[in-house]
Amino acid sequence: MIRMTKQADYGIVLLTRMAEEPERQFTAAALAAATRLPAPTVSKILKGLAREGLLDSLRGVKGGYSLARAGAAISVAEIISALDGPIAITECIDDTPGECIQEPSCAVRGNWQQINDAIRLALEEITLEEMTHGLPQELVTLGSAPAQFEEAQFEEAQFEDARFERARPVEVS
Amino acid sequence: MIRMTKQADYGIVLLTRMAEEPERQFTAAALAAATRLPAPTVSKILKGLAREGLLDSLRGVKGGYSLARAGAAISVAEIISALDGPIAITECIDDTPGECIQEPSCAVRGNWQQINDAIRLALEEITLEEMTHGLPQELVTLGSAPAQFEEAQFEEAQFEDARFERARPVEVS
DNA sequence: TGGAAAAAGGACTGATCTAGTCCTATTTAG
DNA sequence: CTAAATAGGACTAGATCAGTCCTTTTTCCA
Repeated sequence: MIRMTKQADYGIVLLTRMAEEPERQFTAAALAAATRLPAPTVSKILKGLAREGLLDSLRGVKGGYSLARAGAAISVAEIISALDGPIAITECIDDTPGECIQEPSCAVRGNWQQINDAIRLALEEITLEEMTHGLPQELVTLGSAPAQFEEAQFEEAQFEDARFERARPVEVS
Repeated sequence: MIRMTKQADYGIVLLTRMAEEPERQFTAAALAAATRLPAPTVSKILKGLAREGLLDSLRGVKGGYSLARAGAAISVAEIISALDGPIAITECIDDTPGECIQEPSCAVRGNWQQINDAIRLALEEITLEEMTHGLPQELVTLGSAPAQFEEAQFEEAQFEDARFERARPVEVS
């Protein structure tokens, strides 16, 4: 299979959640609660997204993260690249020369480039905004989920939506 | 990055080599020599491709592997699926239910499906035949490569082409 | 009929990479 | 000055993959 790392998977989940309230500033803890992903991991991913310019960050007591751009201007390809490095199905594509002994005479290289471009283009065409348009009616029916809201004092609890209950592992074959 | 395993990478290299002589039957050792990939690994991959129906195999002294279909009828997607399992960028796509706790209410699932389909379609459109059309003029100039043909008694030596000198590692981000 | 050559199948190991945690430093509001 | 937040990086355990090796089965041929 072609596999994507969980970092990228989680990153897309987190950004999708943020894109639902594009103006809002989220703390790492609030996002972890909203998505039910492990807080340290969420923190790590948000750091990475901020470093790559997809998120704006504010330090200090009233700090947090917010989208650096509108959801329509962020592609899935960008998110994956930011967290997992450049989109390159083979190392010889990943412009690290010297890896492949026969690089100058590698006839397959052009083909890999083609395959890689096809995948990259497909991912570039999917925007974060489109990711938020998923089954909105489901959101309503989710109200019937187990009402375990004892952590309701949490600022984030009202946004707790089970849609992100557990981010699924990540493979693309 | 989105990463493909070396198995799939090597598999594509091997099949591309075979597609250049579609009628020929290759032994695992001959293909390993032609592509300069480690023989046991080549053997392992060929077994897998035969098991999945992409190759026909013959046992015995005059045995070997040959393409089960014309190169134009084999897509890159098929090869990857055969060696690495179904093309699924996330586990929840890989129809193994129960993995994702919130599966029935996962709004992101539909989006992953979309992303996955985009990648799968891109890979299905590339045929093995197209892979063989890579830079044929390069083949000629390769004659100037180091003429270390002391293993020329090997049946395969005449086909030894440096194009496959070393299959590059494999990542798709 | 026996030996050699080849595929089939599976067990095993070492290395790599990832997920996840944790600790410390820095920033900033109040 | 303190608390809450991000920034950065070190570290560990687990999973996965690449690669090797061994045994069995099949088949040609002398």
